[in-house]
Amino acid sequence: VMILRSRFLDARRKRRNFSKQATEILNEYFYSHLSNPYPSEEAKEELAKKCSITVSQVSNWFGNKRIRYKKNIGKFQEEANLYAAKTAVTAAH
Amino acid sequence: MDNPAANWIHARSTRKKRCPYTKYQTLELEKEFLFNMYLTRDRRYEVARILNLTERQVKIWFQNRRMKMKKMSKEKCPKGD
DNA sequence: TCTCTATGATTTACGACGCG
DNA sequence: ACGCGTCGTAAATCATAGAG
Repeated sequence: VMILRSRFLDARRKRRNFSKQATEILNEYFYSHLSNPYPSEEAKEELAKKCSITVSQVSNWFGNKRIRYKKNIGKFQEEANLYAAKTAVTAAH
Repeated sequence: MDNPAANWIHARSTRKKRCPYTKYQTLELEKEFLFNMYLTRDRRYEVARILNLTERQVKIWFQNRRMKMKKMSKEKCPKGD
């Protein structure tokens, strides 16, 4: 009982980085909505499903991404260009 | 260009910087929360005085704590815990 | 193997809005 | 109008996975 409880409380310590594919999906959304990177609850649920993570994890990811991007846009420029090009190609067909 | 698209957010200029509470403060707040999730005005005054926090900080701590509890019960066991 | 930094999660503090 | 409620978030900080 206490073991199960502490397992949740310690979740932060047992985290794993998200899969490459999940990060890819999240970044695609972020950079294709750069003018307003605030997914709705429904969009979060869809992203969560596609990434096989929870809605809270999607919220955490966007919260961290927005602040870290804003704090150092330069550092993310290469990444931004990469995803901008990717979505441009996708949009072309 | 389609630069930083930096429209988003609110550069909260006059916001108080986040100040992590001490272990003692957190422990006492948790104990109080265990006793009752909602604070009466008198209780809030006492807790704030004892922990050297403002009443506003105590009020907000309880609001946040309730949201945390809600999040935990939602994500943990969908059954009921 | 051993540092560190990038990353996911949690903690304070509000703004916006709801209700009695 | 007041005052406290929730909800979603910013920003700082924590903990450590894991890249070098």
